[in-house]
Amino acid sequence: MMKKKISIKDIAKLTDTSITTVSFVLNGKGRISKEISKKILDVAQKNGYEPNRMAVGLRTGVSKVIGLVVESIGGPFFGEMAKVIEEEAEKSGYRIIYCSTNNNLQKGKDMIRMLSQQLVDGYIITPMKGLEKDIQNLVDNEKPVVLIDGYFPGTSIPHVLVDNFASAYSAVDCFVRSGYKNIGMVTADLGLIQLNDRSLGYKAALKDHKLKDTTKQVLKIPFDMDKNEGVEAVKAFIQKQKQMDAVFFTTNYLGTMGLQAIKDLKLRIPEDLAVISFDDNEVFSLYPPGITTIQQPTYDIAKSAIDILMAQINTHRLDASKIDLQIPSKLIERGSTVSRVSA
Amino acid sequence: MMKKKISIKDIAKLTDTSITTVSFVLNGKGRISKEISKKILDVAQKNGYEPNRMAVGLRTGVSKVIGLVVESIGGPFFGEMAKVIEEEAEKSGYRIIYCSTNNNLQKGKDMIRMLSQQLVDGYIITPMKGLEKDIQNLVDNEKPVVLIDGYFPGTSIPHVLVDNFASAYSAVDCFVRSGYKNIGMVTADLGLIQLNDRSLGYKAALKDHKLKDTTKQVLKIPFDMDKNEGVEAVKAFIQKQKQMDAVFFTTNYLGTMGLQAIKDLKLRIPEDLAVISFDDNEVFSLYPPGITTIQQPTYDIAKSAIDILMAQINTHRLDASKIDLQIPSKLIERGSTVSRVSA
DNA sequence: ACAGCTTGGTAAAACGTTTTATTTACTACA
DNA sequence: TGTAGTAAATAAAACGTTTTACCAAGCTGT
Repeated sequence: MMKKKISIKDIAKLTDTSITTVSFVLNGKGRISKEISKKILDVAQKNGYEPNRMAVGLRTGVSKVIGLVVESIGGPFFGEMAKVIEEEAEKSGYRIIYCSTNNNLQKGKDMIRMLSQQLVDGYIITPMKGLEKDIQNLVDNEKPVVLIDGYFPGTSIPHVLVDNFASAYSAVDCFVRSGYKNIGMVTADLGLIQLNDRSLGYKAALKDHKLKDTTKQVLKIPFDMDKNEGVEAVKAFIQKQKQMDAVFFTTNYLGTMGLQAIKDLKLRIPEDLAVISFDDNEVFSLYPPGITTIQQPTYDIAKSAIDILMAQINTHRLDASKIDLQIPSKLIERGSTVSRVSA
Repeated sequence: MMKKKISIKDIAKLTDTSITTVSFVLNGKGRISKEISKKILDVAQKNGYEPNRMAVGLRTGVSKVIGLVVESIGGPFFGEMAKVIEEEAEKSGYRIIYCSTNNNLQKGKDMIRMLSQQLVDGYIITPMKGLEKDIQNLVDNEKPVVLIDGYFPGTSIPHVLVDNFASAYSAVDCFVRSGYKNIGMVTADLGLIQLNDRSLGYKAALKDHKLKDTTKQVLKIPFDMDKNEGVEAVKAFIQKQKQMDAVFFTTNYLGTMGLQAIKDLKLRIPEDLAVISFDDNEVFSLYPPGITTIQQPTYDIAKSAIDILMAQINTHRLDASKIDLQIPSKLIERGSTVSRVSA
């Protein structure tokens, strides 16, 4: 049954030509007469010839595969991202090999090492603390790399992500516009620059609006806390902050935890507590009365990332080190932030 | 900068040995003395030697990559699946190359063709109508294949999926147990065997419980309908079925559409309409009063799939054609199906 | 002392391509 | 007629590995 794959050599034999000739015809390279070309093309077609990617890869050093290293492919944000990246890459004949790190540093290092065994032509990586060296090493070795969803301050590795600072700022703006004045924040302690930028945006906005100092109104969930513990922590936080009338969750994950906490406490949204969460998703659009969210431009981020990567791959020696793309987000206003005054 | 990757040949030169010797040592194959082994290992280690996967692949015909073809990596079900598969595969030193078809037949065919260019050692595929030939072709060529989330009736390709019939049956059971008697169903028209099996389970349960014929109480959403149209269709359906007191959504996607529809119609769950949806997710656990769902054993499905695939890969000529694994689901009871009598 | 076995090591072929350099056979031109 | 020049085709090397087959040398036992 197993009909052996046909090779370029077989085609040469079948058409009474040489390997070189076949290769030239198939790649449209050398100067081969119409008739021979046609004969070869026909035979190749008829026998369903497909080049052996391994051989091509070995010879040319090009694998036509790009590595995608994300925190976890599960989850709406990265899933959507992966989808777009795959679609766009495919248009250029590239396939995606995907690895998740689950926020495990060692796993991240391993992944990068494995991928660099000459089997990918470029990388799209969501950076995590501790991976700076490994990634910089890639860049130094002239491997095309683009970071998404984060970056390493101080280094110059091209990256594309949402404008976290402005996004958080706009969340506070939205609260203020609707009459909320005691705005708390729940964030996570992952050492991620993007969360830090969100915190800065939040604080800057508070300051600009001359709202009172809120160092007490910030909750940092430790990175190793599980979902249930997190919910409890948020509940405790909300109960302690008596005067707080609005809360900003800096993450998808924290947002749903927050919803659970608020539900458990039987508080009304937004009467008792207004809510905004980062990362839009189905839960937030559906959950009554609708949760206002900061919607990341996933499509744009993914598209830009792959475009930048392809540019690096195609034009050898392109200096992409200055690329710092921070794309604006979209605030989706829903019931969780309706105006306090009219209510 | 770009320090050329070190090869086996370089190591041979550095240690004054032969290529063969180095290869033997690195793979623990031949019989080489302790001292020479140590010397080679040291040099390899020090220079960060990594084998060139392309060369290995070309020589051995083994890529250590498996292809995962799913409908869309976005979405909670496949995302979770992909995660588990990747983790498990990694334990055996395999990487995942991932492709989504977006329910596009041609894309599916292309993907399979591309992957079969000698670059994957095995396939995990979510089947779709029209792909039978291509997949059977893979099997005939002795490529290891496992189907997940569906199967092709009549063919013998190993597959692992949730027990759709029993799951749907148990949903109806749950409704009946809580006193609901007029049970409708919303499903989709994708030509997928799994949806068909769910319909059959639903119908069988109705029959066994001697509930009245419900051919009128089934809504089939056409496959090309977008979300908004779908919501409208469900709304119309609910309004037409005056006497319906419970509805079963055969899909995650349909379930959230249904929730939106019910919300738009300002109906109460479960007082006006009890609800069960296939595929558990965050929306359902959070949405008041909690939606009862059929939770797929994603971990077990993914684990079994990869195990079966590895077994095929490792023991050449294993007959897996008889494998038909249908794993029970778990019914997660929540507020949307509380007992009518006590309410 | 010689056949046979073991132990440690290597040469060389092969995997399927791409590509450089070369050959062969014309054509054109002076 | 001889000299370029060009068009069409090819031989052969190279990419980095695995593996088969072989070799040399040191033992064993008779």
